Amino acid sequence: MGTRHAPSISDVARAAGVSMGTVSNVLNGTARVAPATRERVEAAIASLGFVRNGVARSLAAGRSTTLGFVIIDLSNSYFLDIARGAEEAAGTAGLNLLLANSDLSEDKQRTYFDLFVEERVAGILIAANHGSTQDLHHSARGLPVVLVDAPGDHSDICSVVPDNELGGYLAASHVIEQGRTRLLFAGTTELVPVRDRLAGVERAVAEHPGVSLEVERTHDVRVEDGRRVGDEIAARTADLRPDAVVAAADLLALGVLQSVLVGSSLRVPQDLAIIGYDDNRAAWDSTIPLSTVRQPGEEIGREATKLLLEEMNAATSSGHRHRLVTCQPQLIARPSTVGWAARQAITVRSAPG
Amino acid sequence: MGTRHAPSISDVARAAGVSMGTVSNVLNGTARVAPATRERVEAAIASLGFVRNGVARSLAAGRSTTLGFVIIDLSNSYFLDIARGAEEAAGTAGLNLLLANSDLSEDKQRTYFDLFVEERVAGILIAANHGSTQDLHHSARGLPVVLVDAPGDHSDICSVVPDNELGGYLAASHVIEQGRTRLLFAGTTELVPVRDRLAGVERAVAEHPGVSLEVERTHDVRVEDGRRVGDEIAARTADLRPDAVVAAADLLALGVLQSVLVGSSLRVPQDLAIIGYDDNRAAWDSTIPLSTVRQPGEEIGREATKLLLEEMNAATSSGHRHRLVTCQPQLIARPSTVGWAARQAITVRSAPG
DNA sequence: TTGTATGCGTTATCAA
DNA sequence: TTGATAACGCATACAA
Repeated sequence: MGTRHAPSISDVARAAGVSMGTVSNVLNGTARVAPATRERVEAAIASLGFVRNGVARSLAAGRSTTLGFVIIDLSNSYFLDIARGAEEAAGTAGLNLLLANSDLSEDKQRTYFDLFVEERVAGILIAANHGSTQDLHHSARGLPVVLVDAPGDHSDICSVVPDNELGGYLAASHVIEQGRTRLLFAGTTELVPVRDRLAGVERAVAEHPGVSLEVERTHDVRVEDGRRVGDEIAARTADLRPDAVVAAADLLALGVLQSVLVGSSLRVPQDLAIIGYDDNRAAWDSTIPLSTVRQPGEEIGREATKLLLEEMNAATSSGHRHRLVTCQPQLIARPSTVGWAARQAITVRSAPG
Repeated sequence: MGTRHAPSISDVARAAGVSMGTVSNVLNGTARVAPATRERVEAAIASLGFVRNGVARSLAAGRSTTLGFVIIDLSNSYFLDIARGAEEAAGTAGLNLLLANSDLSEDKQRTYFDLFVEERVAGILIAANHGSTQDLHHSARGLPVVLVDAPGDHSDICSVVPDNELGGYLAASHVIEQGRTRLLFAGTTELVPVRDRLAGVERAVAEHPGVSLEVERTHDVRVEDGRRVGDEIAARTADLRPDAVVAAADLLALGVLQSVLVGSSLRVPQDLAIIGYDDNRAAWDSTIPLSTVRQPGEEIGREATKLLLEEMNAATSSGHRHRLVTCQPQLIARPSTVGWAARQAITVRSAPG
C-alpha cells in the first residue's frame, strides 16, 4: 500500500509554488533565477527527494549525456587502461562512460553496440574483433562512433591505434643497445599487431649490421607458448643460442623466463635478455621483473574520446573529417634486460601508481 | 546537408500504410497482427533503416530493460567474474547489463550510482567500499538494489557475499590433510574478509590437535608483502620454520613463493606448502602453480541478479524479503601444496575454460 | 525573472 | 485485427 509515485518536476513546481520551467531552470542552470526562488525550489527538491528522470530528459532534449564503450576483453589490462583514459576524457567533457563487456564474442559486440544505438547514447567507442567492425558505420545510424585499437576504413569512421611497428622497433633497439647481437623474436604471425611488431624489430635489426634475427613462430602468445620457446632455447648449444628474446607479448616473455630459469642454468639477463610487450599487469610480478613495451592505453582512450566529441559537435560546428590517430608505445626497461645492478632505480621508476 | 531525421515509428507507419499502434505491436509482439500487415511493416522498417528509440520506449513504458552494475575494481578478476555471472543471469531474463568502473573511488561510486538512478535502470548491482554503502537504500529512491561482496543491513537491502570463513577453513584443512602440522597464516588483519578467512583457518586448526598456527601480520596483501614474509621464513632455522603457509590472497602467496624459491634452498611443496586465496588470474602463471581457494565470483553475480529480479517483481507479485545470500568458495589443489607427482592431473583439472 | 505550452518517440488504452 | 489518442517527464521557445 501507499506505493507513492516518484516525484516529478511538476510535483516540485507545485510544492515550491513556481512553474515547471523555473524548476527546470534551477536544475540545469539554463536561465537566471532569483535567489529566493531558487532556494524555495531547492527546498522542495530536497523535501520531496526528487531525482530528475534522465530518460525523459534525454528524450526532451534530444541528446544524451552518456557515452557507451563496447570492450572486447576487460580481463586484459590494456583495454581497461583504454577505458580509464576514455572515462577521464569523458568526465572532462561532462559526460559519463558506461561499459559493456563483449568478452571476445562477436554476438555480444553486436548486441551491445545495437543497445547503445537504441538507447541513443551521445557516442560509441568500440574495441572489437576485426571483422565484426565492417558495417559499424551503417549500424550506427548516424551516431558518432570511434573504433579503438583497430584501424577502420577512415573514409567513414575514426579510429585510434597503437603504433606496433614502433613498439617492436623500440624493443629490439633497446636490447641491441645493451650489446645484444643475436636476437630471437617469438610470436604468432597470425595476428596483425604481432606482425607489425615484428616489422619494427626487423627495421631495428636492419639498421645494425652484425646483428642477426631469428623468428620463432608460436601458436599463440600465452605463457605456455613461451615455456615451449624457453625449453627449446635452453636445449640449444651455446653457439646456436640467441642472447636476447624479443617476445610479442608479456605472457609469452614470462613463459620464456620461467622455462629458462627453471630448466637451464642460463642467467637472465646476463646470458639471455628477455623483453616482452604490453606491460600487462598479469606479468608484472615475475621473479625477475620483465622489460616491456608499454601500450599507450590511456592515451588511446583519451584520443578516441576526443575524436568522438569532435564528431558529436560536427553537426553544429565546422565539418569533421574521419581519421586515424596513432599513439606511441613506450619502452620500460627492467632487470630482464638491463642487469641486476640497475634494478633498484628501475624498479622504482616502473612501479605502478 | 540533407541531415535527415532518424525515422520514427510514425514514419514507419506512414510508409507501411498502418497506424503507429500496429508498428509498435509488430516491434514488441504485444498483440496479434496479420501476417500480411506484419510483412509490410517489416519491409518499411528495413527500407527506412528504423531503429526504435529506447529512451522514448523506457519513458512511455515506465520501465527500462537494462541493469546497472557499479564495480569497485575491474582490474580484479574476481569482480570481473561477478560481472560475468550477473550478465549471464541478466541475459537469461532478457535484460542487458551495463558496467560502471568506480576504480576504488567513493566519489565515482556515488556518481555512477546516482547516474543509474537518474537513468531509471531496472535495477542496480553495486560492489563498493564499505562505508560508501550506508545510505544506498535511501539514494536508490525505490529502485531495486543489491549489494555485492559486502554484507548490508538486510532489513532494507539484499546482499550476496562469499563465505570467507569457510574458505579459510578449506585452505587450512587441505594442507593439514597433506600432513602439515606447523601452519603460518599471512595477511593483514585490517580487512574484514581476511579476518574471516583467518577465523576459518583457526577453526580447522582447532579441530586437529597437534597442529599449530602462527599468524604473521602483513601491511597489505600484495606481492611485495609476500616477499617479505618469504624472506623472513627463509631466514629461520629449520626447527622454527612452518611447513605450510596459508596466505590471505594469491598475490601474497606468490610473493612468498618467489622469495622462498629465489632466496633459499627450501623446496615447494616438499619443505614448504603454500596456498593462496582468490584464484586470481594475475597469479595463475607462477612457476609452481599455486593452490588456492576459488572465489565463487560468477555464482555471486548470478545470485545477486536473481535477488534483483525478485525485488523488481516484488511490487506486482507477492512481497519480497531482503536477505543475505552466502556463496561457497572452492578449494583448488595445485602443485604448491600437493607435490610434483600429482602435477599433471591437477594442472588439467584446474585449467581455465 | 517567471509562466505557458508544445513536442520528444514510444506504449497502452479504448474504440472501431 | 487495426486505428486514434492520451500519457510518460522533461526541455525549450515564447509570452508575459
